[in-house]
Amino acid sequence: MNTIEPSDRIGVAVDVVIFTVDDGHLQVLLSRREHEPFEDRWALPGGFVRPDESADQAAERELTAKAGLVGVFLEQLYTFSDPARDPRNRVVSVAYYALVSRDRLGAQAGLRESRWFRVDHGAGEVQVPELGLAKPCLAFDHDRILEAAVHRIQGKLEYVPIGFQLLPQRFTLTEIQQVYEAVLGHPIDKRNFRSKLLKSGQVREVDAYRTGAHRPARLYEFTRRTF
Amino acid sequence: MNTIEPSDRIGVAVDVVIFTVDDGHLQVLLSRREHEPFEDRWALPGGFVRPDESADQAAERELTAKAGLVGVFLEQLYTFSDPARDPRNRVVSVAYYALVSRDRLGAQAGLRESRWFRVDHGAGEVQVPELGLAKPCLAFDHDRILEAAVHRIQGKLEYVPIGFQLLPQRFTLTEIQQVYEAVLGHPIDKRNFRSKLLKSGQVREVDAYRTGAHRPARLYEFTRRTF
DNA sequence: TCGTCTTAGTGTATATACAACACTAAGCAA
DNA sequence: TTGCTTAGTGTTGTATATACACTAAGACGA
Repeated sequence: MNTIEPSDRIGVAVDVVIFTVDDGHLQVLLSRREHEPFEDRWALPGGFVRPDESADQAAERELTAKAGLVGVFLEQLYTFSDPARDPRNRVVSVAYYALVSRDRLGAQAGLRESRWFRVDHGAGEVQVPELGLAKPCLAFDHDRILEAAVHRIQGKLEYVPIGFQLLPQRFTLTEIQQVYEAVLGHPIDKRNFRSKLLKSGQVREVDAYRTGAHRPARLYEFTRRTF
Repeated sequence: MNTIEPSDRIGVAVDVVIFTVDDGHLQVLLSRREHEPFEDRWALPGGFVRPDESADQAAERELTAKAGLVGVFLEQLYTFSDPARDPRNRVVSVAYYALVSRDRLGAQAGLRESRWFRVDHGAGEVQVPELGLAKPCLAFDHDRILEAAVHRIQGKLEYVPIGFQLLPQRFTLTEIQQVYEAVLGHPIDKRNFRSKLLKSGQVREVDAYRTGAHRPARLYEFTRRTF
């Protein structure tokens, strides 16, 4: 225990659950595996931690490499370490989750074989239907990781202002309500939601309106903008 | 990225923040390091994850080896992965925290060079005074880990019934209030605390009293006993 | 230009949770 | 029996959460 034996060394990887909300639904970015094990199966973007970087840095690097994203909200989720989670080598995975707004997703999200999947979460279990297809089983233990990530953001949304990470800088109150409904998976009363949000001071109205097909909606922005 | 290179392998360790409440104070078990680096400095109990075990299992093993504890509350906290956190080798540490009641601590807690330290947490920073001695700087990044652990249990205590883990099976309402006060670091109103706890249904009264120097106090037990 | 459609926007009443606060009860010991 | 110490108990005001329905504004087509 005093010195590190070669047998004590283990592969350390990061896997990143990248969430966005689009079309009124929580969505997750998955990429298709190009190699064994689990070749051709869908998996969370991830990769090994390099000798000279922290897991946080590795997760940021993955975010840029796999989704072209820089400076988005990123937090550590949990570390998965079952010795059998990778059928070939011992790999411990430090899982992260990221929140991105649609407007930050350019063409870059089409990198490699990756795409967005809706996350359907009725009451407990998490499903990822691809336009009505049956729930795909993800590679490794990534179903568990995804489930843990959904559970985390649901719990966190209720008392930490992270919903803004899933929206452009300016948004309407209806848009942010739809984010909450998509993440939590249940409808919310419009008047209560608005009065509570405004009273909390998290949000500030701006002198602009979202114009479109119907009555224009006032725009708001997050008060403490994460820089 | 397809295969694991030797350079991708990293030492993976667990460190366990073992808490108890005694004498009205939150206490943490530290052990004195017997080897370099940080020889003779106080540190959290910990060790390397073996090739055939999960980090959870390694943390349980540490708990038994260093403190003689079996079957106590144990949860993963966070993974610390700064490349420079160990000055000699690259080691990633998966930190855990454990909650133990005094009555589970027998002579075993005197194993090796280890002892309990009070955790003083005014408003933010965490100090570990040894009977009035200046705050010892722990080895590695263990000050940060301890701070994160205190923050976690404070947050969790407010909405998850984990306080019972720090008490014997039967306890008085004054005892559990003292646990809350020790963890949160501030006094709590007796009547409000009692009525809220009883209304929550977490606790059930027992037909027994703690007898002692003064008026006997009714004993209670946790409703959903973790088996 | 008028009517219809769709989304935006607003207030009140009720129930529940939280916070502040002080005295009596029971046992022990001198 | 008196004094000391800890156990035990309710009410009131305030804040917060919930349930609930109509009017306002613009777009579009007849």
